[in-house]
Amino acid sequence: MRTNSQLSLALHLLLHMAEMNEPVTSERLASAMNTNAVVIRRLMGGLRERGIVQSRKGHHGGWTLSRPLAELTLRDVYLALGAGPLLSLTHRTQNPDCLIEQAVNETLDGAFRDAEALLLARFGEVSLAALQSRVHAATRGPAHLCLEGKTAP
Amino acid sequence: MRTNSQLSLALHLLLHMAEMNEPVTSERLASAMNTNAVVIRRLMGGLRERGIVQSRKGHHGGWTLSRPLAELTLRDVYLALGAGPLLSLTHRTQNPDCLIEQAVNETLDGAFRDAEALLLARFGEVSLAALQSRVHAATRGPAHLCLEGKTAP
DNA sequence: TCTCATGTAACTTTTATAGTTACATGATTG
DNA sequence: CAATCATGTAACTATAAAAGTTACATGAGA
Repeated sequence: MRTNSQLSLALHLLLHMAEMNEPVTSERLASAMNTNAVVIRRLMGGLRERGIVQSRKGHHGGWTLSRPLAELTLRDVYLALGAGPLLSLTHRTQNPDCLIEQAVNETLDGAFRDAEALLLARFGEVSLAALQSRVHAATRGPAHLCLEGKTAP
Repeated sequence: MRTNSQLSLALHLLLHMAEMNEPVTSERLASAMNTNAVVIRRLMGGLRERGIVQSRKGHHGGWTLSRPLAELTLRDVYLALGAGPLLSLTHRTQNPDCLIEQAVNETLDGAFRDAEALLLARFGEVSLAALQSRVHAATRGPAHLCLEGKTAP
């Protein structure tokens, strides 16, 4: 299931990839993020299924964005990562016949659904390009990259 | 940290306690909820600190509500259980110097805060008495209790 | 055909939560 | 006052989910 840190990680990766003009390997991304290449592949695999990124094998292979950042919102990424901690209410189902438990769970479900709907609406309004330009404005140029200092391709 | 199932459990317990006219022991509550007495005590301890319930030791001791359900909202219970899965964004802090990571985290924090604010507002409008009467309406009388069939005091 | 990189299964490590045991403390009752 | 009951809490174990690791099959280029 998606965790919030996965969402943060995915956005971080996508924004870094946008600064590159060639495919980036899982290995490089992993070392930049202080994690493992398989973790990157698992995460990116989900994004690929939703048409957000592409992968290529072999020499000069790696990951590339399949759309410009301007056509990608936080909502797209959030949804691509699957049902999250909001929707996953994980409420008790110990006594499913108990009317009290039913009423409690229905009420909580409704409120959490509303909150998630608001979250999605907010996310839908933020394109990754907006995030990127925010970073560029702060640096007056290309962002500081975690990839810097890592082994070049 | 609070999980959503803890919130569900706490509400479940409070509504059941409201049907009783005497203190209920952790032992009885635990057996009704198919869990352990210490788990109940840990949960209720937090609620006591926020003035929601009271405890009494010794003979005929146990837990009682310290206010009527009409003066208790879901918001009160939610807050009493401490910072939750929404606020606890648990975002990456692997590369705290990276401008991209900073921008991503700030943006996510803002959106999650908004969602939690909505959730709290919704919760603030629902008193436990409203939940209780909803249950009573369904049964045309006192609710089916998980406590039923458990050892009487 | 050799090398590089993804794709994936299977396993281990880590971490958070729930559950358990044990015992000290305080309140009530006889 | 003493026996009993119930909370309060520390310390430990068990369980489950997530992250990380290893190993190897597959496919693409050079």
